[in-house]
Amino acid sequence: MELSKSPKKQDGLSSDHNANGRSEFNTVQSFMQNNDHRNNGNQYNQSIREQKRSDDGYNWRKYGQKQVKGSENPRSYYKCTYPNCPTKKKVERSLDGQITEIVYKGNHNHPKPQSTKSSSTAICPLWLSNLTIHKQMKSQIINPMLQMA
DNA sequence: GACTTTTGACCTGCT
DNA sequence: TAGCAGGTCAAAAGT
Ligand SMILES: [Zn+2]
Repeated sequence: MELSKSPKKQDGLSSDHNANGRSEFNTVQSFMQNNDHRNNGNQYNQSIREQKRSDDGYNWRKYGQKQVKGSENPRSYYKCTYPNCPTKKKVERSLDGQITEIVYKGNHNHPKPQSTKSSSTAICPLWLSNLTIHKQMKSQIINPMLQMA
């Protein structure tokens, strides 16, 4: 696809822009930072063990990374490795490795892989995307936002 | 050897 | 219109 490289390079920065008008992504803005992993070892203990790969148990493949203007941290683009899953997600991490922003797009059409541990929380019906933890964020961020709108 | 990550280039939408 | 910024692709490198 890439033949003669034209003088088209423009991957820098110029003015600050707020490109948030489109994209049907579900914004999950830094809700983990507030709770952090060192909360107190509540329910995170078990979750951390599975976070070795990605975050929520699904398999993601990174297909891009960009430095957005509004943020200082680079934004990574992931896509679900499942054959038919159109789910994508954008992850913005700080230098500390902390997620400053997670944005999901689409829904999974398959159960979580790696069911070596019996059943656990196999959200079969409806595939709440990854609303497992987002539920908290939803009531804390989305809800107030909806009310404001 | 297969799969994932990295990274530069390209495409598209918006102002 | 052109330029900018976000999003995606694909080849190469790494695990
Ligand atoms: Zn999926």
